[in-house]
Amino acid sequence: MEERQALLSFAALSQETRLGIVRTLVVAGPDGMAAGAIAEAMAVSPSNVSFHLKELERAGLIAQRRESRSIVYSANYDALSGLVKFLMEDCCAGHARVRALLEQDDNCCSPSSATAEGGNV
Amino acid sequence: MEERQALLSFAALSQETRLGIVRTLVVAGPDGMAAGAIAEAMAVSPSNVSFHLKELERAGLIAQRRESRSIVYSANYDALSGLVKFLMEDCCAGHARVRALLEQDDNCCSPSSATAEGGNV
DNA sequence: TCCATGATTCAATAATCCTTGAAATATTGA
DNA sequence: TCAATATTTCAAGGATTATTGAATCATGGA
Repeated sequence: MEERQALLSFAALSQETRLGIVRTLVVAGPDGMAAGAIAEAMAVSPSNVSFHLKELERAGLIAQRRESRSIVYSANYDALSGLVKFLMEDCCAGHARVRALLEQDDNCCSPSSATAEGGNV
Repeated sequence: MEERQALLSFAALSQETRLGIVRTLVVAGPDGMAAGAIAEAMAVSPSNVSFHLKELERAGLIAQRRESRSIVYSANYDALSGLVKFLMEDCCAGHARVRALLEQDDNCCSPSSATAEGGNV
């Protein structure tokens, strides 16, 4: 993921309503949700949800498709995992310190490389 | 990490200069860098860097300490890994789809749980 | 104490973002 | 074609954020 894309994504996720939309769409799965349903779930006006959806799409975090009268939005899982990766690798420089802290209670990775590079905090 | 903290962190990282500062401080390590050195590295004015440093501190992403005449800033590795974790677990609902995509080229985790929960994309 | 250094705070301006409600667009069914 | 539904676009406002330069504060050395 390029920096420009990451900046847009961070900006998109820094707004309460938009973060809520992303969460809702991630849970909704690839089938997605119609704009109206999202507006209802978030308790915001149609025009307001439309504004935020456009912002999220501009950042590439969601995708839209028309389905009859509705416009259905769904999470872009590639973009989301790309952002996680950017945060870990580019932004945090794949830093041993961050990795180690992540592995502490994540216990998803082999613990061997955890404190190898620099445990001097 | 709480949502409020995550929102502040995303907002902090959504600005080019601030993202650059975080990157620089992560690379600099726990010893950190003086405000003036950061300003020089980022090529921005002292007052401007001060503004952005305060913003990053408000988000909890960096810490400051006085060292003689200088004020030295350093990355908060706990906060950074907390944000990565928030993005993966809270925001992306620890979703199988995101995990799977991360593991594809990360090959850091055991591949067993990758497509277990929902491989219907 | 006085001066130089390193940094922050302040005020003003410009730019961006969020919200609202009204108007416009696209789709479907009668 | 007409009306209803689903959504977007637009314009206006208020709020927040970014930048700049001048003024202020804190520290250390002469």
